[in-house]
Amino acid sequence: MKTLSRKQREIQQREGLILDAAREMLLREGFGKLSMDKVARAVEYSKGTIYQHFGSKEDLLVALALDTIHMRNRMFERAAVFAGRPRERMTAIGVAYELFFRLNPSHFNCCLLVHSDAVLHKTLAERASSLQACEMRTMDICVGIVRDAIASGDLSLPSQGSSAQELSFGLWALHFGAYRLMATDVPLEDLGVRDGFETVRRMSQSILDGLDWQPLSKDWDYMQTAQRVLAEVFPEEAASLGG
Amino acid sequence: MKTLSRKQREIQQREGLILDAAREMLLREGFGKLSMDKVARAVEYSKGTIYQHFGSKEDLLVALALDTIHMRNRMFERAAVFAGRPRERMTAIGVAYELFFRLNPSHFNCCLLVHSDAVLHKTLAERASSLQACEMRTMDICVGIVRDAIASGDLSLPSQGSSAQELSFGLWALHFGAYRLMATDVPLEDLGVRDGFETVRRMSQSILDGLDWQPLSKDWDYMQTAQRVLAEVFPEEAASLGG
DNA sequence: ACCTGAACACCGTTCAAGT
DNA sequence: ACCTGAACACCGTTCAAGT
Repeated sequence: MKTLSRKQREIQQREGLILDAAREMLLREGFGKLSMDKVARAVEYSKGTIYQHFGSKEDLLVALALDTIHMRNRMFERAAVFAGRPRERMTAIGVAYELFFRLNPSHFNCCLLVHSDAVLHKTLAERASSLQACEMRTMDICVGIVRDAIASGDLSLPSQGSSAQELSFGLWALHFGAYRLMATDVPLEDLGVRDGFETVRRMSQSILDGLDWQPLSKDWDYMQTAQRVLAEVFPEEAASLGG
Repeated sequence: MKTLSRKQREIQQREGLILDAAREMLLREGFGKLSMDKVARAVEYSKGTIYQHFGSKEDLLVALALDTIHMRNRMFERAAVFAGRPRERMTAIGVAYELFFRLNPSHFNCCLLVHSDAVLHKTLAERASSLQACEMRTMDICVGIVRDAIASGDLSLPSQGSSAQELSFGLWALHFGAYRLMATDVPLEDLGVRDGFETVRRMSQSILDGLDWQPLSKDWDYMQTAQRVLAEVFPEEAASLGG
């Protein structure tokens, strides 16, 4: 561990400095305003030095997104071990995603940009594969819960139908799509949707009901499960939202 | 109708020229490569002239997206009058969305960009509200089908629960989110999802099953409904995909 | 009245010159 | 070996000068 030279440590520290400045700029001014010039000025290094750390603007972007996704995975991991039946644990994942989005709307947007266009092609190979590994980890957490549900007899997927991955992907798409739509200027109220979060929660439960994942929502109060998750797994996060 | 002067007609025609050039550039080179300079060069007018038609690059973008959304709405309208029970008609909307995305992946991406960032704020007010009206029209088409289902007794939503709008929003989010994820470089196969489209279709039906929208998918072959929709409503579109 | 293109302020990226 | 900042090629936007 102590194998880094003083210089190497300095460089590593500077990388953190750059990332912090970039993140701060992202949160404060939004996405279009993030520029390498301004990051360089903020950390008081030359642009050339920034480019020694990040091969391109896109690369810096992906580095920021990676941190965000790590945070999301840590929240998912905590939710996945919630003490309850598998369907309650999947509900906990939904709570975690909702909290993640509500606590970090700008970070969420950052993840969006990274996924599109030719961003990944302008990223250092190592960072790109690291990003993909993170996404697969996210998926694995959800798939694990589905598998537990099948093993415990609470759920049985049609043999040549939805796999555990496909169900996880469906839930992911629902949340991701809804939050994406909510993050924009489209006024949900004008479309007749009072509470987007509430809607996502209800639609998720409908998917699980439709697949006959026991216990069905008519036999179990998953709203109360969500409350328990907030209180037992994410007390701090819930407080910082409620306040 | 014949009230336009020769000059006005010329101007209108030029606007079409600009839009065509921009669209062509968008489809061929992707999004990052679209620039006002190159559009101006392509149509052989000066940049100043382009700015007489579109107040900003974002404005031009929204104009392109508007055309795309109009096309989507036309497809939705055709799907909504499919001859069948309400749930079949909602299935038809899903088929329409899938076709729309598969036939115009680049256009779909264009709609995405428009929805985010400060794009809408840099758009001429008239165009921005036109965009919103289109989105509301999309929603109305879906909501109408849900209402028909309720009226016919096939569906009954919990009185203080999901409204017709919220159900429509949920289905929209599922499709939108999944297609968004599929449009990026993330390799779905690596995540264990063989066919994203198939998954979306199945998850949509699960939502409707979970809400007890009759007839349930175990009592009705909605895959066959989808085939009928392709054959009866979108024969040309289906052919251009199948070929 | 309409169109032009030079001009401006910015941006991402590179690299010869410094220390 | 490391860092700098001038230089380059582009971009969105504006507007005085032309026709």
